[in-house]
Amino acid sequence: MPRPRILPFIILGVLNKRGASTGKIVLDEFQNEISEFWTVAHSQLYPELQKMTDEGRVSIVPNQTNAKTVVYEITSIGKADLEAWLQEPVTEQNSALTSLKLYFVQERQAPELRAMIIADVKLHVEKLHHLQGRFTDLFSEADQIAGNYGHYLILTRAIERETNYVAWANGVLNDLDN
Amino acid sequence: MPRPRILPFIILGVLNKRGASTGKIVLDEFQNEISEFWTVAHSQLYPELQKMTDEGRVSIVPNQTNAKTVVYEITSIGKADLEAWLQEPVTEQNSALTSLKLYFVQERQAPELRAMIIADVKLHVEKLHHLQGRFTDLFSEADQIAGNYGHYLILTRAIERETNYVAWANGVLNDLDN
DNA sequence: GCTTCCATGTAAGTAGTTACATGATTGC
DNA sequence: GCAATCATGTAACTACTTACATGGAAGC
Repeated sequence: MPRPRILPFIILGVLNKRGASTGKIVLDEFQNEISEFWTVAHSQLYPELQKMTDEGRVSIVPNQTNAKTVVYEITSIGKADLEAWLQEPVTEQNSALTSLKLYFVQERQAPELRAMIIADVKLHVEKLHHLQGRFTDLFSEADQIAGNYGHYLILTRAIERETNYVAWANGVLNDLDN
Repeated sequence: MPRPRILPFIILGVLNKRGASTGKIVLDEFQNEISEFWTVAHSQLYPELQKMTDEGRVSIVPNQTNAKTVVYEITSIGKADLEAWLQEPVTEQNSALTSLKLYFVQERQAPELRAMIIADVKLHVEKLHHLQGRFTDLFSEADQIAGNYGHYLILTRAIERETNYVAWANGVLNDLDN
């Protein structure tokens, strides 16, 4: 069983967001806007676009002005695929994708938005509790820190990061209510 | 030119930190302590340990008590490799490895610690400025947010995350001075 | 028209994942 | 001793990276 693919959905998301675009434009969107979460080499992108054309998820737009560039647009099949992907439930396995999915939600009123964030917050709260438990186990005595300072650092960092995330997400949820 | 390998160094780091260990113990360390930053499947770990044995970076400790488990320890060659890896300069390319490297620094007084954090903070500050610039470009007017709410969200999240990281790291640097 | 870029394409190699397999050990 | 578990091993497949290649476009 192959591992779940992500790249095709990101391509679909970009094409859906930007409308018909050349491969180069998609590539730039990767590099400029979502390189925090996802990167791709052009040598992976171009063949993927070809494959997705064969699959009917994108189509090539005839392009007279420039014989070299290829313009792609998302098809109705592709739109359905994208929509289904966005609505897959957030799990521990795929939680890292939430930021990426958020990026493709354009409307503040989108119904899936609240659910995605709530599910994600739940997971991060669980992780936070787990990390806090680890901290208590490992570093409740001051002298336990001395010989494991690096471990102490990354554990405090992880706790800080999760705390900050949860606070941010709760702020967003509050904002959505107004 | 192959891409830089990370797995062998993490294995070396774990063996250096924990002393002679079985493959399973190394695997557990991955899953329990650094799964935030790095994961590995056992099917990748065991062959790697064999390969590193051939390379002389780890050695097999004779084990009479259990014919099944294999105990490995880091060799002097492996220790030198690990030390060199930890001291490689932090760059934009490998900045994500800093947390991982920190984990393997055991002593608060370790000379490389300050330098690693300072270099990393510098990169994160640059990234923060870049993100703030993007925000100004894209969302200085309130109505620009409405139709790109997902993008707005992940950009504010990224800014928040970098701000939080820089604050945390500066706190650590302060702490190191006392 | 010549050169320099640039968008796209291709190939080879490494990394990582899932699934399956094996033989020792442990619990009863 | 038998069953179940567990540490290790192997195989097949996909993802990703680097390097190299090509032919049109654009600048002069």
